[in-house]
Amino acid sequence: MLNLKPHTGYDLKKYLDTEGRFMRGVHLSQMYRTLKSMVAEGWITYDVEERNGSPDMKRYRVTAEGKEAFLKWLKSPYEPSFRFMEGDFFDRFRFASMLDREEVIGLARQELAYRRGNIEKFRHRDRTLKGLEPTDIVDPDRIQLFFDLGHEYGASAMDHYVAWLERTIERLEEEAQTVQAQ
Amino acid sequence: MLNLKPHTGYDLKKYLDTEGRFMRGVHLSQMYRTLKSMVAEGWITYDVEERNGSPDMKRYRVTAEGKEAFLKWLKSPYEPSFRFMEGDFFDRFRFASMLDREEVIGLARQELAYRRGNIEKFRHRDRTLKGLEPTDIVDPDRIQLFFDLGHEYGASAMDHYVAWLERTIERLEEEAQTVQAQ
DNA sequence: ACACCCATGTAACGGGTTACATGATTCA
DNA sequence: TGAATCATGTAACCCGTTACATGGGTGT
Repeated sequence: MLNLKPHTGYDLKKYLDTEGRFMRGVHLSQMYRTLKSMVAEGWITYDVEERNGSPDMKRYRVTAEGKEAFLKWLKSPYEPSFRFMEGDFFDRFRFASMLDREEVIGLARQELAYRRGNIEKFRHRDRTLKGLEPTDIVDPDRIQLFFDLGHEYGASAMDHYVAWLERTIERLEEEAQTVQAQ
Repeated sequence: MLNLKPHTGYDLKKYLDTEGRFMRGVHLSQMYRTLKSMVAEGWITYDVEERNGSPDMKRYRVTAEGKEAFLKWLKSPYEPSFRFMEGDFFDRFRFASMLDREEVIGLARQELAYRRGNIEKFRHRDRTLKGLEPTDIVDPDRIQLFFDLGHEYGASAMDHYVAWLERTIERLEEEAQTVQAQ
C-alpha cells in the first residue's frame, strides 16, 4: 500500500477494515511492529507530524530499496498453495498493475491450472465416514449430512473461484489483444 | 474428529489433506503437539500399538471430559467474525449433528444476519483510491482495475456464501417441519 | 535402486492475538 | 456525560511454520 501513497499505521488498519477488507486483517499492535521492522530493513521511512499532547503521527512511505524488494517478490516465481485461498495469489494479483500483461495472465493461468488439477484429484472421492462409533446417540446419517453440507460449500466456493479466474483471464486476454492491435 | 471415532495423529492429518481438506490445514508437528496438550488437559487418551523398530503407533480417542468440553464449546454463544470465513462457524456447523434442530438453524440464521448486515454496510462504498502518487510510472486507472477485480472476487464470494446459507437454512427448516409433522 | 508411504516426534523461529497504557478531539 | 474516533505503542502469550531426526515397509 505504501507503494501507492504514504499512510500512517492507523490509516492502513482503517483501510484494511473497510474498503480493503477482502485483502487481509491486521491488529494495530501487529501493524506498528511490522512498520517498525520494515523501517529497520530499510524498506520504508516516515515523516513526523506533531500533535499537542498525543504521540506524534508518523506518515510512512516506501524507499527505493523497499520498492525494489517489493518488485522482486512480485516477480518471483508463484507457488500455488495446496489449500484454497491460503497462498499469496491475491496479494500478487492486486498489485498486478506493476507487472507486464503477460506476467499477470501467466500468474492467473498458473493458479487456474492448479485449482483445476485439485478439483480433478479430489472432486469424486468417496467422503462417507467409515467406522463411526455405534455407541453414539447421534445418527451416523445425520453426522454425514452436516459433513456433506460443509463440504458442499467448500467445493462450490472453489468452483466459484475457478469461474472468476476464467472470466478474469478472458478479460485480460481480450484487453491484451486490443492493446496489441493499436 | 475423535468424537466420531479413534484416530492416530497421522490419520487425522491425512484426512485433513484429502476428504476433509475444506476443514482446515495442519502440520504434523503441530498435530502431535496439540494431541499431547489435549492428553494433558484430560480431553483424550490413547492406546499404543507396537511396531517393530519404528516408533509405537498411538490411537487416540476422546474421554468423557473431552466430549463434555467439546459440547460446552459447541453450545456456547456464537460470535460471527468480522472477516469472512475467519471465525469458527464451519467448525461448529460440521458438528451440528450434536445440536438440536433449533440450535443449528439459530446458528445459521445468526451467521446469515451478520453477513447481510456486513454487505449492507460496505457494498456501496466508494472504493476509488485517492491521492495516488503521480510520480509513478504505472497508470492510476490500471492500479484501480486490479484492486477492483480483487474486490469483485471478495464481494461475489461473500454473496455465494450468503446464498449457500439461505439454501441451507431453508433445507433445515423444511426438514424440521417434516419431522414435526410425523 | 529410489521414491513414497507409514508413523512418530523435538527445537527454533516467526508472527498473530490479547491485554495493557496514554490522551486529545468529536459527536450524540 | 459518555462513546467513538484519532493515534501511538509495549509485553506476554499462543500457536503455526520450518528444519531436523528416525526408520521400516511398499511399489516401480
